[in-house]
Amino acid sequence: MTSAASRKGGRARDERLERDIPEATIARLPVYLRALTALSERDVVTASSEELATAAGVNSAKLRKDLSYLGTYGTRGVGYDVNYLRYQIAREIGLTQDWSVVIVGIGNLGHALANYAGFASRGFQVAGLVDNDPARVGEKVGDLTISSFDDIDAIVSNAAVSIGVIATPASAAQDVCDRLVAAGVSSVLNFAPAVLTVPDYVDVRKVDLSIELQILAYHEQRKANGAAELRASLA
Amino acid sequence: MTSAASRKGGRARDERLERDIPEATIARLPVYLRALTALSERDVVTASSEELATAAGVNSAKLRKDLSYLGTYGTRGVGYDVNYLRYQIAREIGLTQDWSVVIVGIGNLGHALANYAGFASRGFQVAGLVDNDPARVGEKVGDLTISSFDDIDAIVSNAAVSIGVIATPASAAQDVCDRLVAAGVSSVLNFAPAVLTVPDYVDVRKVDLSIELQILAYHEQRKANGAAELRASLA
DNA sequence: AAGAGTTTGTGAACGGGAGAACAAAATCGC
DNA sequence: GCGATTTTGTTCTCCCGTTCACAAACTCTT
Ligand SMILES: NC(=O)c1ccc[n+]([C@@H]2O[C@H](COP(=O)([O-])OP(=O)(O)OC[C@H]3O[C@@H](n4cnc5c(N)ncnc54)[C@H](O)[C@@H]3O)[C@@H](O)[C@H]2O)c1
Ligand SMILES: NC(=O)c1ccc[n+]([C@@H]2O[C@H](COP(=O)([O-])OP(=O)(O)OC[C@H]3O[C@@H](n4cnc5c(N)ncnc54)[C@H](O)[C@@H]3O)[C@@H](O)[C@H]2O)c1
Repeated sequence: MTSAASRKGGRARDERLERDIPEATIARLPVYLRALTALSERDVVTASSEELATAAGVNSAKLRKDLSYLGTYGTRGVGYDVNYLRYQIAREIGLTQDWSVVIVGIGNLGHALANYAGFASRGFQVAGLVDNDPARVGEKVGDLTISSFDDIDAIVSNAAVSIGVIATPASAAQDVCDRLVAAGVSSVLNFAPAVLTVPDYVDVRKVDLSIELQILAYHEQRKANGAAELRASLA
Repeated sequence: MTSAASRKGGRARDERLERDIPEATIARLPVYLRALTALSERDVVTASSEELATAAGVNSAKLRKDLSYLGTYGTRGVGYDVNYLRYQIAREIGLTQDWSVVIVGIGNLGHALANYAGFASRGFQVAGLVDNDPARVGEKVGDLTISSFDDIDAIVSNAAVSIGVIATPASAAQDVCDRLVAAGVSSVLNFAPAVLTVPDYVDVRKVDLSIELQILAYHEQRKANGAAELRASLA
């Protein structure tokens, strides 16, 4: 990205906007944001990288390096101004604007998501709930009413939805995803245990409960084996 | 781990058991397993690394390397025997045995989890549902009845629970986690947006919806900026 | 039995991220 | 104003994971 610099009269940019930030850093920024919000609510004005890092559960060197990608928002010998840094991270992530979200598949999980207060509080507005089961259409969930899957295009364009959440069975996930993309959604959060294929410009993230459990199971098994071997070697 | 080899009479181990498998590989094994299960259900007997990789949404070289950590289960010129490989991966992850799970916090999300069929079908048995709200205790969810939080020790020891799932508000998460660990749980899956501190031997994994959304928002913003810059440069 | 064709398993090169360590920059005490 | 102290921003090194590329190993055909 050199467009700003290449534009006529573009002055040297000491701001670090649109420097490409490592994926790993981006994934941690929300954690920092949460820690900062917690500090702010306790009326803490300033925090050192050490304190922040502890609150976020990371190494302080890593935190400082992460923040350095955004700009130099700290003060040496002092630390970071909590509210200022919080704003800067929020701006970087794109949380100074609201994002509209549509949830597809209002079953067990979809209901929980639809009722989840943590969406709105972080700037994500649920603009629509969609299900293809005619028996479900019309049901009220919180403030919203479940719409037919056919209304998806209207919902996406009316509310400028850019993020779609898939909470349907795995068998329907790819179809649903295709429809979402066709409707104009360019980011997808997938709860179904399925591999989604999308065009390049679409981002997909998945949340997969059973993968997480299986990873834990692997480590449990190792611990159990280790303990068994230890007992055997002591015998 | 050299205990087996160092044990008296331990013969040379051509099996690759307890070779330490990279974390990144472990996280993908469940995906391969799912792909293999799908193939098996379609009565596919053999699959090449290329086919498997496509089904799992990864690069075939990566898949082969991942599988090579487990052993040499493929046949050159042919591919992998679907059922055989499936069994080997399941064994490696620890899915040849069942795992007992306790869910803490049966609110919106906890209900969805408790009703989730995907647990049992993958060898994870819900051994108990726990909530500290007296009004909730006694309520039936599926086959199970919600127990008081005080029963946690009994549940964990009776059912040999090793995995705890936290679905309480963030403010309660650390307390709940401490209680779980004290009761004997050594793996935790945390849905609450909170950083958990645990002893070394305890594994924690987190599922954080709002982090996922914020990561998507960041990329959405970048796409939007990119498009805006493109328009500006064309003007 | 040998050659052509496939596909695995892995060595090697590469890239990105983690952490240690330190110079630079700010504050504070006097 | 200046030295002591604190804490950031960044450089450097190391490690892990990804990908390429190819020899080895297997099947199939003739
Ligand atoms: N329930 C959980 O706790 C949980 C946990 C992890 C993952 N998941 C996954 O989330 C997904 C949903 O789980 P659930 O328990 O809510 O299932 P569910 O069966 O209760 O709900 C699925 C909903 O999707 C709707 N649906 C089906 N096909 C559709 C389509 N083509 N278009 C629109 N809507 C459609 C159904 O009508 C239903 O309402 C599944 O893929 C599941 O594996 C669920
Ligand atoms: N609902 C969602 O879709 C969703 C999505 C992502 C994350 N989360 C997170 O999951 C957690 C639960 O969300 P929810 O919507 O189900 O909330 P909820 O308020 O509906 O449920 C929380 C439950 O935990 C119980 N609880 C509170 N303190 C407890 C304690 N000390 N011991 C045992 N039980 C306790 C409450 O009685 C309640 O039943 C929250 O941290 C939330 O941020 C929820």
